[in-house]
Amino acid sequence: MDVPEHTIAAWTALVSVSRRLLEAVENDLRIAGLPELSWYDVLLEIGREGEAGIRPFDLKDRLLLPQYYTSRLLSRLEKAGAVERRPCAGDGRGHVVVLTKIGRQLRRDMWEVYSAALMRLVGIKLNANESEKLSELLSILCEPHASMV
Amino acid sequence: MDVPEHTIAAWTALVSVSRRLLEAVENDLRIAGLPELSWYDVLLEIGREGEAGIRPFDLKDRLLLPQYYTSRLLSRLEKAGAVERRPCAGDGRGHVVVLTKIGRQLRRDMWEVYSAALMRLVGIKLNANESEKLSELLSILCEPHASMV
DNA sequence: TCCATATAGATGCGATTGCATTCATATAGC
DNA sequence: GCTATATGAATGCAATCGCATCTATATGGA
Repeated sequence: MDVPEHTIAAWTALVSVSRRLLEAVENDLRIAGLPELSWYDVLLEIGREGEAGIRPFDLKDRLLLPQYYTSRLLSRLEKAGAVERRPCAGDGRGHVVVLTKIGRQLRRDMWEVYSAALMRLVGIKLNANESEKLSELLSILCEPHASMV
Repeated sequence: MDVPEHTIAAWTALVSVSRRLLEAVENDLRIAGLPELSWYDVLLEIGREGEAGIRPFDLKDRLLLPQYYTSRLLSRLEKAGAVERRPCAGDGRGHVVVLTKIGRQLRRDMWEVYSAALMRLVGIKLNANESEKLSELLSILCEPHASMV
């Protein structure tokens, strides 16, 4: 298959830049003695539901994570005291996950480092127009392509 | 730290789109019974040096991979018969890695699947202008930021 | 009611990752 | 030549990933 130069260039840039930035963020978190980035999204998503909590299968659907990954990440969060698994009224198979005080604090601590990294790596480099243009171009890549009916 | 909306949007799009596309490519490779994407870059880079081969530390520098990762990936490639490690004339500490016939074939097989995925996921979605604009915006994120002298 | 199937979630196991360390050879300074 | 340090590369070990499977409860149909 013949792939045009500009496509390869865009793909390469996309993969390498996202990797580099992610590594930089993870590095900042590690230096600050904080857990890896994936914890943040989960803490945030769980926190959104407040006292009601969230079902693990909902969490995995929202964050597009594999089921086994979600299950084990929750175990680690639980072990760290950041979340609580409570039996689920109405469905004996599953449970509900709620953020603890420790979890809320951890989310705040992570955001301090995370947001600073975001500003340094993206915020001060792209102005509003550029950021929006980037978002727009990237969103095109998510659209399902026209089928060949 | 206060991060503007457009920065968060661009960052989120960058991370989620690159992840989604990478997963799609990896999935195609797996379905075709081929190894993971990281093998391709290494096979390509080694192949570039032809019979002369390449030193592992050069390989890691070019692909920005951790040393331990490179070492073990090469072991796996060797086990698969795709590369050969040869003693290095002039430096007894290291060696030189050369692509085998099997390795060259594997690279071709992977490219067939990889390139098709690239076209489907990127090639037919962004025209030349859009691809170039995307590359340009992403490249800004690589530039070292102005220091505050 | 009873069975077949579907869904929520956990887990065994082998492979991979990441950190730190180790081993071996090179190189510099004396 | 000899020691101290630097560099190339491998590896021990604990943690994590990915796949497939397993357990338990729910749900639909005969």
